[in-house]
Amino acid sequence: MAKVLTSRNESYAQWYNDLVIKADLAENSAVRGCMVIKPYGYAIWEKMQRVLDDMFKETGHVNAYFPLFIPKSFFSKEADHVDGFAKECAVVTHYRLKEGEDGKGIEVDPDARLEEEYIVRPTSETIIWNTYKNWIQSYRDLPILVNQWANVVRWEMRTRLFLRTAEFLWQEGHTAHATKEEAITETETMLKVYAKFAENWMAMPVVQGHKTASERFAGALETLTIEALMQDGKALQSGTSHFLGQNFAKAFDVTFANDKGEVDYVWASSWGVSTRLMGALIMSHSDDNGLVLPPKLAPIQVVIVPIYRKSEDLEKIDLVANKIVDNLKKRGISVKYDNDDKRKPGWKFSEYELKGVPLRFAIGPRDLENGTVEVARRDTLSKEVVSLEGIDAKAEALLDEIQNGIYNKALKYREDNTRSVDSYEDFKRLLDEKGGFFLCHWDGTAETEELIKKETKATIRCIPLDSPEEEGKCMVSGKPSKRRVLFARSY
RNA sequence: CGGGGUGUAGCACAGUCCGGUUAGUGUACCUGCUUUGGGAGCAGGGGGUCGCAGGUUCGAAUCCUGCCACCCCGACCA
Repeated sequence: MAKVLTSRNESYAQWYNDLVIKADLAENSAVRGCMVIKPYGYAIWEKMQRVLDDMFKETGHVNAYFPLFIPKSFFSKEADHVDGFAKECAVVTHYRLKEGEDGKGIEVDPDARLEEEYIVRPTSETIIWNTYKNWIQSYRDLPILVNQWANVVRWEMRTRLFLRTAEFLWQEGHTAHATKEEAITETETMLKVYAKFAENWMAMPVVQGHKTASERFAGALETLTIEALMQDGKALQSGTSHFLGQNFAKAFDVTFANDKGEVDYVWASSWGVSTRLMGALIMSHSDDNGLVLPPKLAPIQVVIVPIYRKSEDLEKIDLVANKIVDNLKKRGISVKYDNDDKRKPGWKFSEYELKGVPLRFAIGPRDLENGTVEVARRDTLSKEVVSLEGIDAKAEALLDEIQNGIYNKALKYREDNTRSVDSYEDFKRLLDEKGGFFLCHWDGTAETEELIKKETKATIRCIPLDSPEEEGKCMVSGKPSKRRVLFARSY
């Protein structure tokens, strides 16, 4: 087969970029740092959205929509928040254009300067809490469990398709609660939702945990995260859920009367996942032949390719294939019968492999004669000839098998590349040699964390929720530590 | 913002040092015939403000000046 992708060994970054473009997921646009998500890539994102949206609704949330623009003054109301985002904000300063002085082109009308500039939202806490102020008077108005599907803009210096773009799509949940405990429970609940989605749908194992103080969301008291390990040994933060305490309520003066008649500030959480999940999905399973998609998120789960010489042969194959299509659809399997005469079978095989279609059926003259179908699996690249009889049930079983198979493969990779290390020397050496996750003791100080980051580029991805208590010594300072934390280099 | 690099057909690139036929190759595209169980073969064809603006010259993709854009490495990145 003609090689269309740079191999992962040669350059993982180049492989990733090639794959995103060749599989028709996305491409760079005329706008610096902003991508065009192409129909095939968007179809995957839509599947993710649908599943997540259902999960949000099941946990009691409703959708709403808030403005793209945020008055500049809102931003400075929460000190940490403005510090965190100030350096990457796009700002709207004018509201009108006019014809250029020289009669050519068009320019910003200097007379149309806004009195107060608007920030294009990098996240919506401020505009939402300013709004919640008007919604909340009493504990009877709580909780508010709202989610928004939106685009946000963060003017990143260096961007990569899906992983870090100047504009990206996401959902952001913003909840308001009467008690601290309830807000914390919400934060934890949504982290579990993300973890479940990642593992059961994306087939991507994740480590759940707390961020350290220096890695927290700007304005949060606690940030929970799911961290996944990519094939090149780097970590990818795949979703976060924040306990915001009363910070935003205080900043926007959102108070309520509790059931005892006392006035208190409202407790908050916020949580989000973005199109970055597309990057996570790609890097978790794909290979040098292209994308490998988990069946549950694949826009096309089964593709059928006819092999024929004459149009009479194709007509016979059409009959068989259309019957398979009907039967698969009855089982809720999405199927495409590609009898496009303009492309040849070999081309189609490569194309669907590149696009990660989990199952491919090929039907040719031999199969017509024998009542068989050639079934090819994308995950293992194996092929077998099976009886046409019961092919739909077989497909359903195989899709399940692939879903589980790629999860287990990713889990095994993560287990093989997660190391408990006690000496800083070993840590540095193994980080360079192998990468991956490292479970190490840390003294809990920001200074040590910063030192390690400076010397190795590795950061504390999280303090895992399931990390057992264990007496140990910090691998750098030697000071006592009660549990291991998760280190990795990350995207 | 610092360091390095690149702009030539949809895409990938050669040609630039050392100025000179009609600007070339691969791929993609179009037509025809033969093909079709792993990205087919042959033949023919279309497609170019050589990043932009000036300058030098009989003559500029090539030399000079200015500008612009993009990429890589750093800095930045809840």
